[in-house]
Amino acid sequence: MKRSSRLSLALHALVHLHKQPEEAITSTTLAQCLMTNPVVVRRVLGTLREAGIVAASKGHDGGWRLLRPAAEISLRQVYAAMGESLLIRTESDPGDIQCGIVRTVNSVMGDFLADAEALLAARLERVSLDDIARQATPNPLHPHHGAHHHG
Amino acid sequence: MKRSSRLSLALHALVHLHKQPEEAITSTTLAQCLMTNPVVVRRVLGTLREAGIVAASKGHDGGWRLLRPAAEISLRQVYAAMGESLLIRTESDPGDIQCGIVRTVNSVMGDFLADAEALLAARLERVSLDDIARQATPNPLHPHHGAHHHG
DNA sequence: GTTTCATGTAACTTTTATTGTTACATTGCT
DNA sequence: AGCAATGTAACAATAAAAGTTACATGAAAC
Repeated sequence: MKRSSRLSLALHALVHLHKQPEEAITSTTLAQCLMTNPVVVRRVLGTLREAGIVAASKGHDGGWRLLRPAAEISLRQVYAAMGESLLIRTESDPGDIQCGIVRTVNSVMGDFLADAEALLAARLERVSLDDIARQATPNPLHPHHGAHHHG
Repeated sequence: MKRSSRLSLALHALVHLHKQPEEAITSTTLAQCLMTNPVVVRRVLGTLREAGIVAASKGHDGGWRLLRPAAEISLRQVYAAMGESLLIRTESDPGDIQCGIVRTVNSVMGDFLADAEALLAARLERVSLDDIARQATPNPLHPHHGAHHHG
């Protein structure tokens, strides 16, 4: 896996969990689907566990399960849980504070990014895990790939 | 400078150019203001030159100038010129294509990010370089830091 | 109770992207 | 000619993310 955000990974894993609600799925199995390492899976799902989205059980037949129905899990919750920003963090250089222009640019950029972040979150709220899962089921070979419903 | 996006750097430089329209400013001078290297400045302003936003002149009294009035330079233009995305690029792993879920997740994420990108661009369109410069001028020591006009 | 299978987590290595730096060719002005 | 600037290539340093190894912990099966 190269440089893809943990958010996609989390969503992918969650859809798998949703599609197989009968039994818990192990990190190793998920890692094969996601083409990554079991430890990476645990890291990602671990943060989702802290957010109350999934639960892990140890021992025999242990593994991961969803804690809530997929229709009640919004992408926003997953997004928030991951603590990730879809936006690039444009750190302000500490040495520049002497220059008023830097402060202004940083301030404008910061305000803008905060606004944008809220906007993105509002949009993510409208998509649920179930929405994604339903898109994945019907035609796995001919995805529409256009105009979905999140606009 | 650590890990800040080239966009902030570009804006900072542009404001400086705007505030000193009389004479061209050299990469070295700008580098001191931006606390970075002259070559980095050239790299950043070079892309803005290709976009027709600034011009560089060589030789004596050479340096950088704005090509258009600051009121006609929108942050969107700068943003587009930099070819940067404010959004994190969540690359889809090439090996995952066999799994329908990955395709769906990637598709949903891709659509979402494209939408979001357009949304951000639309907002950036409404802020001009002059807007930023005017905010920087009046009170360099007591920036309001809240509720600006870009919402 | 011991074995087995799973998570939880720490520590380290590898990889990738960005930035910083050096060096030098090119161009324009005096 | 000579200076002063950009333009650009090549390389080093830095930082962030992901991959990996190793092992402790806990729960179920035998």
